[in-house]
Amino acid sequence: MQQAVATYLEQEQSSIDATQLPIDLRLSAQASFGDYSIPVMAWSGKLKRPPLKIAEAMQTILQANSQAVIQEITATKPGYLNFRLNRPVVGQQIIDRVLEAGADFGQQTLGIGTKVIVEHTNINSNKAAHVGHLRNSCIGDTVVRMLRSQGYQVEADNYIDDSGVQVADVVVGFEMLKKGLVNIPGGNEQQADESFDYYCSRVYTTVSKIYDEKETEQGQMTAHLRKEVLHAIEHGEKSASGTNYPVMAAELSHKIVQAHLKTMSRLNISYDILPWESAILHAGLWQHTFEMLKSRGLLEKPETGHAAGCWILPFGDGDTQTNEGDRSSDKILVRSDGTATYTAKDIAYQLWKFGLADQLGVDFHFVPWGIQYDGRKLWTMRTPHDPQLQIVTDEAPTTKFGHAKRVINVIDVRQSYLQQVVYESLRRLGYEEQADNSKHLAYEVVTLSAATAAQLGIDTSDGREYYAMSGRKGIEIKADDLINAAIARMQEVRKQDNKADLPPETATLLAASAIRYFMIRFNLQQIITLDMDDVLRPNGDTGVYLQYAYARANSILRRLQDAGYEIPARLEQLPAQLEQSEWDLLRHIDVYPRRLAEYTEQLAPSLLASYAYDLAAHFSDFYEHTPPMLKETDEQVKAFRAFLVQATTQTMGNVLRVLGFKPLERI
RNA sequence: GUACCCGUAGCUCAGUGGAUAGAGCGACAGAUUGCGGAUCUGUAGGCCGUAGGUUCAAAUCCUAUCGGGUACACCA
Repeated sequence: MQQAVATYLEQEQSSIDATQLPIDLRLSAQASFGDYSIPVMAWSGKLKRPPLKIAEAMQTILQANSQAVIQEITATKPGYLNFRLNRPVVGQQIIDRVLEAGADFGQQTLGIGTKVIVEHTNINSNKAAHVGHLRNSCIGDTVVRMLRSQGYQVEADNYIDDSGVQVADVVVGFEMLKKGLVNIPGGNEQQADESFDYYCSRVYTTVSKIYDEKETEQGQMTAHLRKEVLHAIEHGEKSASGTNYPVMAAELSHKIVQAHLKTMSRLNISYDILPWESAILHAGLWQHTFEMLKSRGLLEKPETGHAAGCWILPFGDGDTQTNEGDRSSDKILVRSDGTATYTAKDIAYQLWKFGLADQLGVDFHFVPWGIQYDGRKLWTMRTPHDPQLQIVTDEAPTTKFGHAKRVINVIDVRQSYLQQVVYESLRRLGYEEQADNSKHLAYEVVTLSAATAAQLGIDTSDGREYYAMSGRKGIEIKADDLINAAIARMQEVRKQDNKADLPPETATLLAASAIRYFMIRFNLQQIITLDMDDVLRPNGDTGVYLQYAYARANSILRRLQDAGYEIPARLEQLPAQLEQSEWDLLRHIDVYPRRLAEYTEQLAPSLLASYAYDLAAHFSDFYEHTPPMLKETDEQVKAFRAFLVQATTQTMGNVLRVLGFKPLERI
């Protein structure tokens, strides 16, 4: 093509440099134009010639040097150069390439040697996960898989915020229960059919409600207790009353984390390591970070004003008048009582991710937490003085975790400002490169549709289109409830068709596919309005549709085999004419590696979901518009289609695995 | 107040400056002598929030404006 451009410029005796003429090769907008097209309208101004004339001249030049893969070249208004490929020749190349690569079709080597940390899930360890957390973990896990497909060495971090206010609230709740100071709606004890995280959710919402009643005696007492608990947790001390709050908080967090991991495993989500906020505190990483920030003169401690007695990071232009009164974009890192805020600890954690904690002389020990459902070993952090280290036999080298080149934090968009504070802190500490390699992958929140909110008993009389969730207020759909509802829905569909129940494992995998797909199909800036009927739908643009298409393709191959048909060892030659649906499917298979690479680069799981849907739709189209292969009498056609279905199952299977589905060969 | 995000079919959403703006759901009408109907085909449905501008070309870029949301907490 570049040669042809040069020939053309010579022919026109133009002094223009060929590099100024963009060769924008793209798929044709319509099949009637061709397979690929290049618009040359942009060349018109530089060459001072009408675009159609340019296209026609290029057509003549290219035709003179045409290659076997190109069947036809045309020029059309207002100035497109169109190429129609020799479909049988190109189709054969595509199929050969896919089947030769097999499970590696789509895999790239670009990322080899680069370590990337993806932090996701990060649910406060004080309550059950809800559907908002699922958006986070589904995006995060898909990004992990996408990056791995490009060869990156990816570490999935599930950071546990076990020393913040939220955990303290539940500890407060248990303490008040023990003293008989509170009644929890639904029962003070954990119910027989209730998991621990659900129980804690009830305790948490009850305590939050009391805490909000600031004027009441109980409200003030709760606030006071919370402060005491928080302080005790941070410093690892028993309280004045003798209760060991740190141990209570740790036990609570561990049990909740187990529950979260179990929930996530139902969606095929696993992790490499659990970094604990408490470990960052107790190993002294925050203290060292704090000292470094102070010694570089980056912190201030105002004597007066709203932040009197706190250590703040100056950030912004001072106080501003807002609708809610005076606000300041300065960030408080250490509260007036000496405890660190979440952001403070997050700065320390971000340093650790890049291996910068080594320079501070802080080290962690890494020991196994357990083997996950998928066989992947999950590791956890321990501080150097942890007595349990003495009984550990399997310890990883300290360089196994952290020490990343790039860090991607999957966190909702409401925390953009705080993420900026973290990255800016790294920059001010002189870690420019690390700041540049820190990426906040921000996504919008999940809200509930009016219909779904009403089903939960929320007052929707104000007529709004959607309602925000709130874990504190208990306005939410819990993750496990959604998964259970999806499993039940898959079985209902079977019943409606008078078919036998699905094996439980199949129903679970279908439900997981439906939910994962729903959670990533929207672009990240879009608020998801979750509607129960919509998310559980088994047809149309859904994860179930993808699984169904994949199962059906596999079914065809099974039926061919059962009928005694042996697919030839080699695909000799394709039929002279391909059906449009066959060609569309082939072309879509062909672009998979490029699309996967592109979407990974953009960190855009929604685009990969869309690709997978289109692939399934093209297969369905092919399936519906070609006669059954079982009865095909033309051996050449039969062999080609058998190969085409094989290439489809291979590509579908590959993309479904990147999406975190377990592909179902039959449903 | 300042900053960021969203606004496209009745609903939920795609759309990377390029040819006639697409898909799913819903509505209506069809397809199973035939490999899995959780499928497919067709019909109806659009001043791409509004107004300017840049460009050969704008849903896409710029400016203004309207509507909705979020952040600027000693919560995270």
